[in-house]
Amino acid sequence: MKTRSSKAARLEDVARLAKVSTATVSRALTLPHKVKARTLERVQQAASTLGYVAHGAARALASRRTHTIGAVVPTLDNAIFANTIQALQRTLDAAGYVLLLASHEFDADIEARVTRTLIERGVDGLVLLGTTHHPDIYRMLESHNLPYVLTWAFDESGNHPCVGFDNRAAGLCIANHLLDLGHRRFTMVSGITAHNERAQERLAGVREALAARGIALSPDQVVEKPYTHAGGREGLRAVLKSGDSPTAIICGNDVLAIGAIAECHAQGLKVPDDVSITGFDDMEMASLMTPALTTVRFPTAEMGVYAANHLLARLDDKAVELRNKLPTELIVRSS
Amino acid sequence: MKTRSSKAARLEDVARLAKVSTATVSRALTLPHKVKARTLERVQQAASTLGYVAHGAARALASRRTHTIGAVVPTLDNAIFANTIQALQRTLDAAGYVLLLASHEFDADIEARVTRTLIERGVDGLVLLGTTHHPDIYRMLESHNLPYVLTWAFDESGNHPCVGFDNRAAGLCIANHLLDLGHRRFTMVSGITAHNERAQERLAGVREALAARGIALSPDQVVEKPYTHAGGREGLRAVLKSGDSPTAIICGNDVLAIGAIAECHAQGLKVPDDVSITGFDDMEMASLMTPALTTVRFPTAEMGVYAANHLLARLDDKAVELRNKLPTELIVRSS
DNA sequence: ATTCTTCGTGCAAGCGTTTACATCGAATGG
DNA sequence: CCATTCGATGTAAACGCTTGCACGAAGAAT
Repeated sequence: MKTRSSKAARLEDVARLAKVSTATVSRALTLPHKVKARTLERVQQAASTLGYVAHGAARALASRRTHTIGAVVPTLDNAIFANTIQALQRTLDAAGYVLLLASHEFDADIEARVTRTLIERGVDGLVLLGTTHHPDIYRMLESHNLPYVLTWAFDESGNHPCVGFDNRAAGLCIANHLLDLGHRRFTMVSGITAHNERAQERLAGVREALAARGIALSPDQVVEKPYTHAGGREGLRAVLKSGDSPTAIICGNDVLAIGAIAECHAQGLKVPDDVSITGFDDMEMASLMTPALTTVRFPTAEMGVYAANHLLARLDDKAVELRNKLPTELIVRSS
Repeated sequence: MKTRSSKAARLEDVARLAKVSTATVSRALTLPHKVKARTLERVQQAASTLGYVAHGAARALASRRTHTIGAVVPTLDNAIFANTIQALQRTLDAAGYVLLLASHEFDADIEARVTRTLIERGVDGLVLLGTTHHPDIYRMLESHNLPYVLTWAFDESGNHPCVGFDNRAAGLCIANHLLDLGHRRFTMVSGITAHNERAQERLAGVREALAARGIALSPDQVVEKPYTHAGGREGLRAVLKSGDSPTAIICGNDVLAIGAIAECHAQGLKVPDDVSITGFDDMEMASLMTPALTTVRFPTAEMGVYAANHLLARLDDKAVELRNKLPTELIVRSS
């Protein structure tokens, strides 16, 4: 029941108590098979009675490894990226790595800033979302020789390791589905397309599908809103105000779609009787809604797993394929 | 356009280029007012041309500060704690601190483990959720002399700094509301109460309110499920199977309630005509549902702000109040 | 027995910063 | 004009750990 002198135990304290050198303690704690069983036991005993917790900074400084992977995502506000992050984190955790998370609220400068702080913190690798990024980011990645991987989009240029899917194809797919259902009057409530190739591609895919049937989207048939529930509601109000009454509203993701449906209810519009609404993503909530949401499922969790494994492999100096394009799937429900 | 020799620039490199000592560079970068304007400029110029990024571990080792706050939450799976985390993170960010996040999926051992890794990583302070924690956790906090604060629950014992609200009062409140509406047959779909005083207290509050009107909850009128949508659905099925048909189902949080409502729809039950359903939390989705969810609003964001400010103040050696109990509010909607 | 490995351990040199202390020139006051 | 103070900078000692290298003991091979 000794009243310890307030300071936390260091490696040296453990070494003294276990009657070995600090080197041995260090090895015992990180490479247990490198020390004799008897010594190992003594060290563990000592560490535990002292309540020893390693000093990560010192360890990182000496070993040049932090066992940390950073991820920079647009937002943590809603569930959009939750699956990917969750999968990423689980996979890394299983390999003894920790995930360091940062968000930038769709602001390119903030993204550069937080990416820098992640690098400062010494992440061993980085997961980025999308393909368009501040040049400083690519510059820092290069000068630090940092392994990284892009997700949620497929980099056609082939310059970057990535795991993603075809956003344009997803747009095509949902638009064709609606066309096949007989819809002819469309509006798209897109996410903000600036600096966001995912949003751009989905819109482009939709346009392409419609164009193939001779339908064009005029500027006021595309409204851009932030990826929030509120955005979806505003989007729907904007559509109503514009006068032309589409039979189908293609939303840029499920969050927008959920907001739009809520606003429909508020306005007394029946979905899908008065208007059909679709999303992208197939987040869990999509199937729980009434009406259940028709959407395109993205391989969110798979991307997280793949991104993690990709980085882990590279940190282990194993060969890995540079790019991976995963499939999407149309989920037809009742909206 | 020099092809740098792969290694990242260090303080020394910047110093050489700016023709000053490393000490001056260090000061220029962290305490700009301590150096002459001309020198400062030279240093910044040099740092920028070299693309210098500070080595956080070295910095942390030397300064014994990481400017990092850790938070350990039960889960990141859904939006339950999202508001609190978001608020926490914003407030810390504004003060130049970074949030390090970890989750334990409601497992006490994992919680101890991840808490340890946060401490290893040198967090300057820690945010914990709830009052019941592994003894090792409190032990480590103490031996490292680490500032911390508990959230989402109010520690009546007065032993720990905390910011929370009265979960029992919330339970009382919603139950009384339903009683006033004339309900007499209840079932509670609670979260898992083991090691979770928040869930326990809510249940206790409900029991207390019912008891005051002479109603008791038999064991099969309380079903415990994980805080997931699936849990809510299962909970509702369990209720139906049990035979007694309550007129009101009190769910342990909004996630359970949303799942339960979805299952009602699937089973052809009308909410609230056939059965009333309530939640706790008032997450955003609650107001977007059809029917909109009756629930108790928790001060989620406020807790995050308070927790952050509490820790920041202590790290600044300022005096702070130890505990803070925030109000909850009954939100009556249509479910 | 002698030599060659192998294994377990200790020694000590970093890892890239921060920061107390020393230094030195210039500004201030008497 | 000298003494004093002050502000800007440099010097060098930590910070707590990892790891290459050296060393002795013990087992394997000859």
